[in-house]
Amino acid sequence: MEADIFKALADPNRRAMLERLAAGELTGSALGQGFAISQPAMSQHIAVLRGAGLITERREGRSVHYAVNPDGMAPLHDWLSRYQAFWPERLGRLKDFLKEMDQ
Amino acid sequence: MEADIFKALADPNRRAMLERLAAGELTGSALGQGFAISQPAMSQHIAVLRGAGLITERREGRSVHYAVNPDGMAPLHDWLSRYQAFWPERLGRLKDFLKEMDQ
DNA sequence: GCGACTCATAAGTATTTGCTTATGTGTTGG
DNA sequence: CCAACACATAAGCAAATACTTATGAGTCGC
Repeated sequence: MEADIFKALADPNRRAMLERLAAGELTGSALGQGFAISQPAMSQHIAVLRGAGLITERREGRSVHYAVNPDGMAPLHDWLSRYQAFWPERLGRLKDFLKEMDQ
Repeated sequence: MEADIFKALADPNRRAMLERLAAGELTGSALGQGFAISQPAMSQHIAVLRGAGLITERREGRSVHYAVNPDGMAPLHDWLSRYQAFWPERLGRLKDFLKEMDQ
């Protein structure tokens, strides 16, 4: 699962797609606007993002609305937090802050 | 650069290498222990991690000591922060906390 | 100096990945 | 109905990737 996320994010087109979705949900064809790849290629990228749990889909008639999955990046964040100890002081303090909030 | 980081982290062996380095710096041969791949393969993975700025190297005699680069993950963290708005409330508040600290 | 050691590089190969065109499945409007 | 639309799936292909063995380049102990 974690591996799926890293693999999904390794592709620049998929990251760009996520960024567009970050501005709000879009249908497949709307999302495809501005990308110089075919519709099937978009569909395949969407399948990868969905498989990684990064986006959700909502069927509406003959179109599908895609949106960023709020919890999708959580595993990535958790993974990244293991390296906070190496970050500069400023970011290191975040960890303590999180712990406080958990209590 | 950001792309290099995602690509570097897409490989499970490289992530495992980083995790081992997170416990402390290691020489190339020490890092290779426990991996079922050849020495050149390790060396190539190291080159990728170094190219992405995720690790640093320190020559000492005929061995090289590798360590996690403290600032290496910062671009990943910055990228991830763009999606904080989608995270659960608890994490969303982190953004505000960061802004406070910047003042 | 020489052989052993540590790591990097070269070259070749099998697998994976991202793309294409072609086609399938379901939906909508006339 | 049926033609246009929205998206998914199939199949094939070129490029990228991760690995291998062989070898190179520098360092150490004797």
